[in-house]
Amino acid sequence: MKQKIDDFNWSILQSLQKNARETFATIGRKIGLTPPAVAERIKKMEDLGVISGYRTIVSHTHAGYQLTAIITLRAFMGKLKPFLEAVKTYEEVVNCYRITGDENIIMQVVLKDQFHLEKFIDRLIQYGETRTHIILSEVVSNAPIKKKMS
Amino acid sequence: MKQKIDDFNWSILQSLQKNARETFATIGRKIGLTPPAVAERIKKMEDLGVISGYRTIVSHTHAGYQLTAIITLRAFMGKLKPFLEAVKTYEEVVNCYRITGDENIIMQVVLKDQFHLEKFIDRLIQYGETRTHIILSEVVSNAPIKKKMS
DNA sequence: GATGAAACGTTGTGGTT
DNA sequence: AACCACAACGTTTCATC
Repeated sequence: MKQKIDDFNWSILQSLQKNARETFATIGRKIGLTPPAVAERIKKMEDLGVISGYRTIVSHTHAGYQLTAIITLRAFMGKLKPFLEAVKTYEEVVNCYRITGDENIIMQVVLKDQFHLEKFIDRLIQYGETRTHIILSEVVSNAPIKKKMS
Repeated sequence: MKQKIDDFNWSILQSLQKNARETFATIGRKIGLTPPAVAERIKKMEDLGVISGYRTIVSHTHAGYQLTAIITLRAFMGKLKPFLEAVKTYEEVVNCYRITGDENIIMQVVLKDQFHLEKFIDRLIQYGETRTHIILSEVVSNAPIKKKMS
């Protein structure tokens, strides 16, 4: 941890994680600070990198992506670097992580249908062996980070 | 897809996915609509479930969580249902999905350190066999959903 | 951090196509 | 049904303390 987050800032983060569009004024009313004080604290957390962005969650299915999958990749020798460049251009990939273990890469992808999934996997096979898991349901989705007890 | 998203709404979603705090006025200027028109379209997409929320991304490391891990769970017989209840109470779990394949569950967890990870895995072993992958780096993180070509 | 004022954004009404 | 115009209200953003 680069810097301590105080209780006011944790309250602000709690509000903003639940609803990123909450106004400075509303947050200020909840925690007992004036709007400029809230604005300044948020600005500082953005500058420090504590807050790295504000995202809108769009329903995959409403957007026409009927399928969400987790795909792991075990890259062939010399194929990891090329893959890491290519993956940034894949519009289907919403999250991609390098991980420890015999599979190097895990990614979450959104797809129109099974045919789309098949074509997507075909694009991956040049980089390594893949394993695919279809997501059946979201049990926990983007849960807010809590203040850690220490 | 329950309903067609037109080009104006795709532009709005594009803006809001990049920055959920963008104002109706700013979005309107970019796409050539008045603020009330933008507000009404966003309200309707919220009501239809196209937009399911607005989240602030908080840096795990700045929040004191030095470790992020992907853990898969292969639930013991009769232990999946109890786990699905328990997981909602685990503050470490930021995402959890039911998936196809011999592992039933995949989750993303944030942890203070290796000791915290060890204690967390201990809490899981009553429900099934686990496999843990430490996240080394985020290659793609919360990429916006694009209009699908059809 | 607070206050106060000016600039800006939001939200409701009414009217147009 | 979707949009615009306008006005009242709330919010943000400065300055200053």
